[in-house]
This record gives sequence, structure tokens and C-alpha cells, in this order.
Amino acid sequence: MRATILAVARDRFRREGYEAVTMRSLAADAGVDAALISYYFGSKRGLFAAVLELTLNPADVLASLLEGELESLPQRAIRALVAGWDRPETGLPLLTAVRAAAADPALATLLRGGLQREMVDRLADRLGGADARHRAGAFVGQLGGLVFTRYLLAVEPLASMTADEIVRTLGPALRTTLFGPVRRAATGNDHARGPASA
Amino acid sequence: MRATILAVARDRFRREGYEAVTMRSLAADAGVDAALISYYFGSKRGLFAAVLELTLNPADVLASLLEGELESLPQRAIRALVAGWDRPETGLPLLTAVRAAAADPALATLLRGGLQREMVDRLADRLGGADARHRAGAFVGQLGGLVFTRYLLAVEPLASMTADEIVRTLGPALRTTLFGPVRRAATGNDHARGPASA
DNA sequence: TACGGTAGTTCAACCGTGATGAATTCTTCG
DNA sequence: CGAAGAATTCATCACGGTTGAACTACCGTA
Repeated sequence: MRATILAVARDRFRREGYEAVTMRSLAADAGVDAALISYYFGSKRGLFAAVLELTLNPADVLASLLEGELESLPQRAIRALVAGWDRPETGLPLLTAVRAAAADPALATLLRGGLQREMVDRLADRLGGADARHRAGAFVGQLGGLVFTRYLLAVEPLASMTADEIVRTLGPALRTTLFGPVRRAATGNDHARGPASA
Repeated sequence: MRATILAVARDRFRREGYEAVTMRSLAADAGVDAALISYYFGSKRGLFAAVLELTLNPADVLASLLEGELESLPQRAIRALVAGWDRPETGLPLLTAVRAAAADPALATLLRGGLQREMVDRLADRLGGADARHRAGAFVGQLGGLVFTRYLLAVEPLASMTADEIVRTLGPALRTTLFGPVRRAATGNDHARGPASA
């Protein structure tokens, strides 16, 4: 039954968010008494955390991003992020996760740890140099800003810009964060315009 | 009594957050029956919204930022933001506001509207040019990222960087967002290093 | 085969939450 | 004074997560 509860919970959490899903209704959905959830997961939050650990494993996406050439990381990162968050199947769970983390310090700690370990530290290693960690932090912070304003708050115009437009407006800034304001040796696509468009 | 309730609520919300403050305890604090809160504000959320409107008026800060010269806006914006959010008296209420907005769509709408009207639109006007609105959106998004990662999640290293360090690492990126990757005509402090430091 | 223990599962109840509607007091003004 | 209406309280509701006791099912062992 444990697995059933977990599966049902995953589905409903991602669809309806944390607060909207009640333990009783969840139990009913899984054909089980509500107390059983507490028995297995300790609390509603425990259940949610279990669902998170099950769902939240985009570490491999990150890895593949860092394997590519550093010069194009900004565009690739933006594209991957937007792709992941725009698709409801993957975006909704991420969104509810972040929402919950914003409200619950314990979950925030979980998310924070993940971000530091899987993103900041790795990127800093890859970057190297004196203030690598600072630059990596700023990079992650800027991507976090995208999540925050575009997906969590849906502030215009960011909320309805296309991936290309975001790459065009935010890409250069990310590049500056990684490599500094000075243009590197010309690489040929210095302007990093997205694929053909007006 | 309305004013008393509002005052007590403001204090406790900023200190303990939205969920932790219960209507009964709040009523007791204000020397009033809990039902009176509903009578005046309709609901707990209504009360919170009232508190928000009372508290959240940093529109003037924004205005003064936009009045200064555009070239130095990035540094000044970062400094103002960090100053406001680092001081507990002003930072805590902002934080609980954002937290609540992350959880509650209605409050998110409120915040979103404010950000668009008071920040994006104004900045876009000041910037001018073809994609002014896009650049303004990205600018606000990057500042939002600072709020999100440094204050909401407290991701390192951003969480413990000094204002100077943030200006150094994030400033150039913001400048790129506003003016593009090409350096403008030399202004004398091209590197925008913060005040004397290592 | 009977026994005992342990994991799985349900049941009933607890307590705290926000909300509501009727009942009461307090003001105010004709 | 005496209504009218606002302000305030009281009692109560429905619903949330959680808990402890009870019941069941299984599995190894004497």
C-alpha cells in the first residue's frame, strides 16, 4: 500500500498543490485509511518530502549541461530551464515543490542544499578562477530569478516571452556573469542571437 | 478597534509569518473576539491583504532610484534592495509578504501587479528603445532572483555575500541587461568596483 | 498444530483551525 | 426617550492533521 499512497500523492500534489490535497481525500483515493499515511510517512509533510525525493531528480539534466562547452552554457541553461518548466508534466511538480519550499523552512533547506550541491558547487568547479563561486552563485541566482518571476509570480513581460526572446535578453547578462563584461576573443557568433527570427 | 487589530496583525505577521499567526491568538492579543476580525476584514487573508497594502509601499524608493542617472542604476538598485531586505524591520515583512504570495494566488496577483506597474513599466519608460520592456522585465527578474535565492531560500554563496560583493558580481550583468553587451562610452568608473576593498 | 510477536490497517476521538449567524451591547441621532 | 445601525461577543460548525487503542493478517518457531 505504501507504493500506492506514494503514487496517488505524487499525482495529486503536482496537480493540486500541497495545501489543497487533504490527507483524508488522499487516503480515500488510495483506498486506505488516513491514519495509514501518518503510519508510513509520519506526517503530511513527510509524505510530501518523500514525493519530492522521488520526483526531484534533475541532477542529470544539470550534468549534461555542464558537459557542453562553457561558452554556450547561458543559452543552453535558459533553454533547458524554460523547456522543463513550460511543460506542465514537469513544470507543475517543480512549481509545487518551490511553492512548498517557500512556505516551509524544512523543505527550503532541502531545496537549498540541492541547489548548492548540484548547481553552484559544480558550476564553480567547472569555472575555476578566483571568484568562481561568487560568479556561479550569481548565475544560479539569475536563473532562480527566472523561476521566481516567470513561473512563481508570472510577472509580465517575462511570463509570456518565448524561449528565444529570453535567450536574447537574458543570455548576454548570464554571459557577463560567467565571463565578465569584457568580450572574449571573437567566437564568430558574438551577438548570440537566437535562431532566425525578426 | 479596527486600527488596533491592524497594528497587532502587522507586528505579528512580520514576526511570525502568515500561517503561524492564528486568528484566535491575534484576537486575544488585540483584546477582542476572533469573530471581529472576520467582521472587519472578511477573512484572515483579507486581514493579511490589508496589512500588506499598509506596509508595502516602497514605491517611493523605486521612484528615487529611477530619478538618478541610468548608468549607475544597477549598483544603486542592488544596494537599495540589499539594504532594505537585510534590515529585519523592513526585510521580515517583505519576506512574509513574498512567502504568502508564493502560496496564495490572490496575493501573488497583488504582488505581480505591483511589480509590473511600479517597476517594469516605469523602468521601460525610462529606458526607451525597441525592446525596452523586455530588458526592463529581465532586469526586474534578475533582482527577483536575488530576493528568491538570497532571502527566500538563502542559497550560498549569495546568502552571505556582502553588498559590495554582490555589486561586483551581479552589477555587470545588470548593466548588460540594460545596455547590451557592448561597453558604452567610457564613463570613468568603467569597472564599477565598489568602495575601497581588497 | 497452536502460539506469539510484529507489521499492516482501521476506528474513534482529540484538538486547533477559520468561518458564520444569532444574540447582545454600544452609539448616535431624531 | 427610543429606535437604527454599527460594533462586539457567544456558541457552534465543518474540516484539518494527528494520535492511541484496537483489530487483522501473516510468519517463524516450539
